[in-house]
Amino acid sequence: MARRALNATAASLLGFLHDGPMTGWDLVAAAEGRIGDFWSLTQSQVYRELAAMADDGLITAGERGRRDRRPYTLTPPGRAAFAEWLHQDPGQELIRFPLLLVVMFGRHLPAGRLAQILAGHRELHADRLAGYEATLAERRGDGLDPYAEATLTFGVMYERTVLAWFDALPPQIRV
Amino acid sequence: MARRALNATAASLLGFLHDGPMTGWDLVAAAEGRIGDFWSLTQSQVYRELAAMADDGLITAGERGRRDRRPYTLTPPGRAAFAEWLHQDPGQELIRFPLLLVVMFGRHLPAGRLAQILAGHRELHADRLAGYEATLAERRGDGLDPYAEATLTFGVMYERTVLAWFDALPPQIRV
DNA sequence: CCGCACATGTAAGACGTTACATGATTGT
DNA sequence: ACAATCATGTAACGTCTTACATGTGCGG
Repeated sequence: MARRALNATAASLLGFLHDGPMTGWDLVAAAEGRIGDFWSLTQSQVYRELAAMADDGLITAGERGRRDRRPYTLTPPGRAAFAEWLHQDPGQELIRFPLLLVVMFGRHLPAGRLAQILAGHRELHADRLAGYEATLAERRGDGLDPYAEATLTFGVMYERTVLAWFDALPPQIRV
Repeated sequence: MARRALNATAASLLGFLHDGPMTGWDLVAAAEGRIGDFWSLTQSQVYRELAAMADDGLITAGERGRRDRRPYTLTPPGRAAFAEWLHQDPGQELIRFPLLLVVMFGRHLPAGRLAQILAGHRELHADRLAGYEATLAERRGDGLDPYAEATLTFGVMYERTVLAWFDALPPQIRV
């Protein structure tokens, strides 16, 4: 029951639980779909945080349903903890971009290899951009609230920038 | 001496050591200055990785100098391990952007508070952009190799995009 | 001679990843 | 009957953060 400060991952789960009781499985899917593009988490973490939060009284585990589904419900203390977390100034973003490390040390790579790596990643980002744009086109109109739309827009703008960066690389690096 | 696979942090240290022996302190400064914008690490990690790599024979610790400075030197196996790491396809970038979480759950915040948070972060990013641009202007010309310049350019483009995103947010969110 | 920056390191705990174990239900 | 997917959970390990402990040498 001793309350430790919420981490962002746990807080996000509480955020989703504002829409009603959900199981760990559902939360994993929700997180992946709705915040996965800028906040990674794993199934393992979700079950751990849920157990910890149930322990702290922020949520309560319901009866197991079919297939052992166990819904968690937000409690008033959970609501309060979420509100407190949300009010804090969010920290800076953390970016860990291995490709940029490789670029930085690119002079240690034989000619062509860096270009090859860059080409592969460019394609990957092009695919992600296409995915975001499709989602945006599809969901704008029906149930996409402006907050979710803002985060999606960030994804679109980010991926476009990454592509523009690839395309603006000097020939020395691109070849 | 048992060789485990290099992680990106350790590999980066080896990368820096290609330019000559350096101490942990120097490496922390080098990492912060040269890759810190897209690969975070702490002093604590650096000393740990150095100890582990010395153990594995990838680097050798030199004599302690004044103020206990202890230079580490790259060994041939270290060079090989670095080359091997660099050849792999780098993984995807990891972005953890707490501000976007707050935006996503923005409907749970009272009017004005989100705008306030956004304004603070916008300023922060404007400062970072100014810093990158100053560095680029200052160092372009003298000893800035195209690889380092490419990573800096990424920083500039990224920050500009973030600013553009702030400025394109719909009024419902910005107020 | 005193304060600050330099410099190395340890400890403890939080967080994250990967792999595995187990079983239920659905659809074919 | 069988495979695929749903669903929960544990174990082990790796990584990251924060704080602390300890001492050195430079500059005023």
